[in-house]
Amino acid sequence: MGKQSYLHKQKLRRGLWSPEEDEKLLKHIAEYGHTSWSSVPKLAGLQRCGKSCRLRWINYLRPDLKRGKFSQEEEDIIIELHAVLGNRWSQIAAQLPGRTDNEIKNLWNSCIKKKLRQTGIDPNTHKPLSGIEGTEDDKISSGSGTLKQTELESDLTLMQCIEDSTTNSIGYCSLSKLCCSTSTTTLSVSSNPLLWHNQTNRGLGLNPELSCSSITSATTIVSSSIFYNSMDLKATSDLPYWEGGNPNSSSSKSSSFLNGGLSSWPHLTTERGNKYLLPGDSEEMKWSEYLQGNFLAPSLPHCQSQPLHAGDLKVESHFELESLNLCFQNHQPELPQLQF
DNA sequence: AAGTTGAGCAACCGCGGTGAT
DNA sequence: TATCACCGCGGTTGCTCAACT
Repeated sequence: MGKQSYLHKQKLRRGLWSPEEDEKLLKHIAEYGHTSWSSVPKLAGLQRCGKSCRLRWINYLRPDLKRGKFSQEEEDIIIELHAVLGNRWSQIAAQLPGRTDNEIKNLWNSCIKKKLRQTGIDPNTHKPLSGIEGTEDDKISSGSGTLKQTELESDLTLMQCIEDSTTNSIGYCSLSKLCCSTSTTTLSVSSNPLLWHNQTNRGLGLNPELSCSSITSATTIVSSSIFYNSMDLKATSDLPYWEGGNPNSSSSKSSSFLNGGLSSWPHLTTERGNKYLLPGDSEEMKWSEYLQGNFLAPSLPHCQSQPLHAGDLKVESHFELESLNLCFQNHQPELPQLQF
């Protein structure tokens, strides 16, 4: 039912398109457009099915197509988006002007998958292939930049960070099972707002420059201003409370980024990060809408301008973070370290 | 030079969704 | 409500060509 009858295709041409066919199709669309693909072949004088015409137009003839190799930046975007969207090639393509879903899919299957595997990342889950547990290496302290986390009852297992040593400095890290059931957890933050250590290429990155690219699942997830700009961390109705220091003040506890802003904090509730809810909203928005820029961030001026700075972070309420993949850019060397 | 292999790419296939009747 | 036609998407196939043996 509802499917195109392929019985008729015996009469139709298949396979590669000839330049003459391309020309006919181009000419027809330039003149009449393509309001109905099913009628295009007949009107254009082509022995093709409408579907084939549509595909040829979308993947090859469209004037806005960007030909040529993908740049490193485009590849990075694809990886980030794939972590969030999975194999939704058309949604990924929507973020890359001039690129088609087919092109991106081919690139993914032929190149990117391989590259990720070579760097120890499972291209399906965007998690480390080996499922490495955190080691003492993860706990290296620099002295000047240390986070102490108390009352974290469950383990923070950090998994792997792979830093691309190229100029693009793209890196990934994943963490899982960050749980805290206590009412208050304090994180002491060093004077350096960047809480990243990358010795042995492992560590947890909490960095204003980071862009968190995916959350594969979460029951309740911590939010913090450091991730606010990327809007990628998910807060649920069971919001934890984070208090960050004011970068413009020596007081470590002034001006909590959530002060007064909690009500307008977006509630991001569903698994796999595909949808989110704004507080008080009943309608869900899709990630694609967010990514296409249809989402307007709530007004949180003091949040947006507050990366994590020296002082304490207080975490109240239970939170649990299961499996978070981070992708960062603009890596900066000599970052202080995080200790658990 | 001939055969083999693998990467890259273009196109096809089939399914699900949607709107019209 | 059921059926049909069509569209769009994602998975898959198959072709071409360059590199390698």
